[in-house]
Amino acid sequence: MAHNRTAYVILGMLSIEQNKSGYDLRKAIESSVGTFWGESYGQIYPTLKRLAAEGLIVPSSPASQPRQRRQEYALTEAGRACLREWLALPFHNDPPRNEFLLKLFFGREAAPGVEIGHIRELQRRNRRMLATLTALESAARAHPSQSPHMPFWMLTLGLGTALTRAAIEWGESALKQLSAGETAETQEPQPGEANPVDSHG
Amino acid sequence: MAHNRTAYVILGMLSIEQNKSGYDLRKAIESSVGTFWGESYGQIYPTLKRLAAEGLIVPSSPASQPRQRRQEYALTEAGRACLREWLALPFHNDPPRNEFLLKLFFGREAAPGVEIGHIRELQRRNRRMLATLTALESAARAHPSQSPHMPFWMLTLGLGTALTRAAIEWGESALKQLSAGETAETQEPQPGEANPVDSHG
DNA sequence: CGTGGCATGTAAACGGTTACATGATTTA
DNA sequence: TAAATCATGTAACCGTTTACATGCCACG
Repeated sequence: MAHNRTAYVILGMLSIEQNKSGYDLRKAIESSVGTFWGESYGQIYPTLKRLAAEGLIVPSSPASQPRQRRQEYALTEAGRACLREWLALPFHNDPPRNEFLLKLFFGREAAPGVEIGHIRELQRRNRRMLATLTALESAARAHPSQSPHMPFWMLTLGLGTALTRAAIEWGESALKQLSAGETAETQEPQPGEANPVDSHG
Repeated sequence: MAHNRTAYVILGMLSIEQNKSGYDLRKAIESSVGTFWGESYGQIYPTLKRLAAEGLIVPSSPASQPRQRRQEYALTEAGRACLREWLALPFHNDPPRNEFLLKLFFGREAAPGVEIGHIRELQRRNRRMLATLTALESAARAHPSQSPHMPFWMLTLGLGTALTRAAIEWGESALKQLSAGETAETQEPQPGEANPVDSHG
């Protein structure tokens, strides 16, 4: 009765829209929760089998006779109950692993310019992320479906944009600090005092 | 020549302070990069052996004769070079997996109050995190060592606090929205229009 | 008819955590 | 001398990714 989290993404996705194949599910996951959750086929297909064996989902419609052509699944009541149960359980953050921050932490050991490069790269990724998120947000606002899912979806988008914006702001200030520090270091040993954090115009 | 990331945390930690045992390393990791990186003994001890076999670190001092008593290690020049190389490589964010957001995304299926509970729990964790980070920050400012590591360490702290603060702000507004939505839902079907996002005091 | 994309699946490897076993040292 | 904790290590397991194999189908 213990399930890995892949099982719950699948149940959740099927709770939103029935009759999806493994292929569909992967696409759906990627395009909806893709910014904060990922799944691979190697995880999805075996899990589908298991969920079906346990009766939490059932094979539905086009299991067309030829040896192999898209098998769709639908959520059963047992599956829905299982999903609800899991939703009510306290969430669990998996052990933190931020390679960017790790490299920044050891920045003293890096060649000059390396960390600045990393931060610039982070800025690029975050700006792309922000573009993605705001695109989703405005798309949602554009044709305002009255889907009961919307409030929750907008909240997830909201946290995403808030975090990304905060990271970008930090990046700007960090770049200023590091550039200042680097030129100062190569020019003069040290003045009596330094307080580089106050102009972020 | 391929290393897992555990190897680099170890090299990094030894680049900051030599002569650490596996036990020391774990404590050091926990108390310095612990908020964004974790390691377990099961990963540390085998990696130490491997790094020593490859000459990136060397056993140093107290390998006292009795069968087993703390074995310390020190970084070699080869080890330092290896660390530098890795630092210069582009960082790689591992696949996103945020269980909180996943549960929030499927919130429509959850019993009433469940998501509010999750957000409150998130707020608790984030406030604790913020306390930890600001404590570290003020401790650093208190006795301002001129360690060349400090600028980088402060930057990592800065991103942590920025992200945490942003998350907390989001949480406050999210709680208001959800509470409003929930009471509205149980009282009247729907008014002509709703624009719940503009007062976040 | 051939190519490219749709679709399903599996085997192997990997990185990592957990739980456990063991003993040495400190302290009360 | 008993309890706590310092310290090292290993075996088993787990979830996940990667790479690969396969075959169907639509389109040019």
